[in-house]
Amino acid sequence: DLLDIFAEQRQHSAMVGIHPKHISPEEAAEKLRAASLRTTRQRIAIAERLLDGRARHVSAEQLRDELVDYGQPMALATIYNCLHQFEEAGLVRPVHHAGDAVLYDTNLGDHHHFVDVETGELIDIDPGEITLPELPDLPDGFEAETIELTVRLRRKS
Amino acid sequence: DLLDIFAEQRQHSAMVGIHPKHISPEEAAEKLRAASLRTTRQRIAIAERLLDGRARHVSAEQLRDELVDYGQPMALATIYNCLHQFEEAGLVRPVHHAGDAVLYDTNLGDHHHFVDVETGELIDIDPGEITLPELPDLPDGFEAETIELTVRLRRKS
DNA sequence: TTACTACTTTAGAATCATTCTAATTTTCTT
DNA sequence: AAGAAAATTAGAATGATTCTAAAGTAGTAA
Repeated sequence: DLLDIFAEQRQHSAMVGIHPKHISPEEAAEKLRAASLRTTRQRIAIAERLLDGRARHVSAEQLRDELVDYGQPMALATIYNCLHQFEEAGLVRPVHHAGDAVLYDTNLGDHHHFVDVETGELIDIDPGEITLPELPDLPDGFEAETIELTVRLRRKS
Repeated sequence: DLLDIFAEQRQHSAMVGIHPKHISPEEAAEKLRAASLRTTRQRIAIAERLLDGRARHVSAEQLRDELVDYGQPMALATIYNCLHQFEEAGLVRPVHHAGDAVLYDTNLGDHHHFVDVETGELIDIDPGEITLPELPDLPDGFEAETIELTVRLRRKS
C-alpha cells in the first residue's frame, strides 16, 4: 500500500538525518489530481519536493540526486517524463537561460532572473524590484506566452 | 596563395548562383586583425559572412551548411573554435534562449528578442520599441554583463 | 473483487549539440 | 628559410535529453 511505502520512506529520511520542509504525500496527490495527473508513487515523490510553495530551480539530475537522498530513487527518464507533464499542467516552468541543462522553476508568477555566468546558477529577481516595460508590438499572428528579463552577472574580480 | 583561393571561391559561388551580400575577404581580414586574431582561411570565410553588418542569428550547424554552399567547407570543430574566438573578441554574442543549439548573434547593440517557441527562431525586437526598466539591485560582488528581455511567442491557433 | 485498457515506469540504446584529443598544417617572427 | 606558437582537423568522447519496447500500475466497468 502506498501509505506504507511513504511511512517507510519518511523513516529512511529521518535515519539519514534529512528533515526537509515538504508537503505531505497526501497534499502532493491532491495537487496531482487537481492537475488531472494520475497519482503514481513517482509523481507524488516529485510533487512533494517541487510543489511545496518554495521557489526553486532544479535540473533533472539535481532532482534525481535529491530523490535518491530521500530514499526514492527512480529512472532519470521518469524524472524527465514527470517534469514535462508538470510543465504541461502548468505546475513548473522551464528556464533555458543557464548553462547546459534546463532548469525547472517552481515559481510560476511573472518574475525574472539573475544568471551567474560562471556557474549557470539562477537567482530570482524580486518582482517588486523591477517594472516590466511596455510590451512591444508583436509580430502578426503570434501571441505572447511569457516575458522574461535576464540579467547576466559576473563575479567582480 | 590566399587571393587565388578566394577568387576560385567567388567563381564557385557565382556558378552555384549565389550572390550574397558579404564583405570582401580583404575587409574580413582587416576586421580579424583589428580583433588581434590571426588571419586564417577559415576565419576569413566566417568573418565574411558574419561580420558584414547584417543582424543575424546562426547556429554552428547552419553556418557550416552555409560555408559548404559557398565552397568553403571546414570542420565543425573549427567553426566552434572560431565562434568562441569571435565571441571573446566581442565580434558576436551567444544567445541561449532558443531550443537546443546556441545561436550566435551578430547584432552587438543592446537589443532584445522574440522567440518562436515552436521553432526556436529568434526575431530582433526593434530597440526603439522598448524601454528597459531600471536595473534592479545586483547581488553583492557581482557586476551585470548583459541584460536581455525575451518574449516567447506562440503562433495563434 | 476481476478483468481490461490505457497510462506509466524503466533500463538501456540512441541522438544531438558540443568539447576534447592528438596529429597535421599554417601563420608569424627571426 | 627555419622554428615556435597557434590553428585546423577527423574522429572519439561527453553530457543532456529523448526514444524504444517491455513490464508494471492505476482507473473503470462489470
